[in-house]
Amino acid sequence: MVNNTSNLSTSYTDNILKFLSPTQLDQLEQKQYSVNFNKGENIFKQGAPMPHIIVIKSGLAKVYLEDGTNRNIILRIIKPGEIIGGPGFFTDYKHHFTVTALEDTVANYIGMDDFKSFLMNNPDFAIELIAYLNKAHISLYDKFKIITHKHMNGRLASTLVYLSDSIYNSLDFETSLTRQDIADMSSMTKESAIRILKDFKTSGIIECTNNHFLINDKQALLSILQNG
Amino acid sequence: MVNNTSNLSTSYTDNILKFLSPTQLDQLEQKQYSVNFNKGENIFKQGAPMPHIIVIKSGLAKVYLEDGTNRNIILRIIKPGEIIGGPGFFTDYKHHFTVTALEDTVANYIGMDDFKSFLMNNPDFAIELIAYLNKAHISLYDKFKIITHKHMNGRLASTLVYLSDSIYNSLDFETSLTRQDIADMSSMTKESAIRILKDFKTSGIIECTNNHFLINDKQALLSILQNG
DNA sequence: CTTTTGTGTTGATATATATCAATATATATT
DNA sequence: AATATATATTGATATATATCAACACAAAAG
Repeated sequence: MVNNTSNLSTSYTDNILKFLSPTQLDQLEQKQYSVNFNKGENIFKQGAPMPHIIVIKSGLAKVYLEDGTNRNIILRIIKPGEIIGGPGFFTDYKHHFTVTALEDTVANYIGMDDFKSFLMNNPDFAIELIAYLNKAHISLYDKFKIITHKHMNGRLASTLVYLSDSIYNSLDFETSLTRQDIADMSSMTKESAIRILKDFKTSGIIECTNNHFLINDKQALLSILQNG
Repeated sequence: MVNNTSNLSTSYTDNILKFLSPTQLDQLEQKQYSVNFNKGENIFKQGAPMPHIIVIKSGLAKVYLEDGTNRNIILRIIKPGEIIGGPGFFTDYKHHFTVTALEDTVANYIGMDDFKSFLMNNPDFAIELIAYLNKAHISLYDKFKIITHKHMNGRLASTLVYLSDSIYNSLDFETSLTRQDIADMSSMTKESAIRILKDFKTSGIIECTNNHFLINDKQALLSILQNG
């Protein structure tokens, strides 16, 4: 028997740039530049070359896998302060997922060469990056378990707990995610997601109208996640 | 539209220890020790502390996630030469998957402190490790796409291609994997796996009796992977 | 050599989930 | 305000897949 309480999409990092030396942070300040994205715009596309590491300064974005079908797999939501590199660095230097702004978003760009030099010259930073990658890896394993062995109710409960705990930090939140997005986070169709939201509503576990969500009975959600 | 031809479980690495300096390799030689495992024995268990990095010297092993149900998720098969660390290092120093010998297997143990000192003193090795972790990450993304958006035929085809291409390097192989293992690699029940194997057999795509597999029409498998 | 135990196989059935189609509601545009 | 467009909702139906049960076969144990 094994631990089994993790979320479908855990927020697995704060900004690891805090592990840079003061000199490196100075260097970063001078060289990075920022770009504004409107709601709905792609910040970068899966398959495209990856000449930069990006840090979200404000706004909110979704990270998802495209696989040629019309359905996407949303891996996680990124909040301000988070770095987005992706597994492309030191491998093929391509993006392996697409990132789209859910709200108006400001992103800072860090050149790949700068980033690499930080790594080479600062072993502690390298170790923190490895730790960061490993945490991302662990959260993927958790997602795997939930997606392959949990039914829809459990998967949707997991998404709601993730949004509440890791993104909005409240039981009561307005979201810019569509029902389709919530479905893409939970590996189901939007019709199924809507039906389950309705069930949760009827049972009194949550309230939701349009973009407003209120979790009345978090314990019930956790129990559905656990058993469903 | 995005690339979509990857395997369900890609072998994503050769031994990254070759990037150690000669001195470090010497040091490693002297300090590492090896252990024999019989077929069926656990090499390590998910949740257990991780005081060592392990390298498989001979034999074959399966890496899988346990999630409290009686079904497992086989992530990949490990061949001789491959390192097994797992995402525990620099995080919680626990194993996040279980590894079990499929055949009699010899494993070498490398102390965590030694491994860490290699990293701190050899930036190139650190970068190779990051590359290795990223490749593992990419292969997990691929597995995600297949599991969430492919039907059973495609998932089983993917497993067969993986075994042929990445593990046995032949269209014709004897395997120590059970039908249950093949099912666990393909995210389905063993009954479903058996039925699909039978379908593939009837269509002339493969031959299989007991532990012997022969892929007659690899193109057909690839096409099922792509479209099914 | 027989018994036991694990693995493989097949069929019948139940269930979870997707698909399709119709309608409602909200958001954007003119 | 009126129209167009995207998103949300609901119901009916089809389909993929799991579950259950029975049996066959092979490997291991006595």
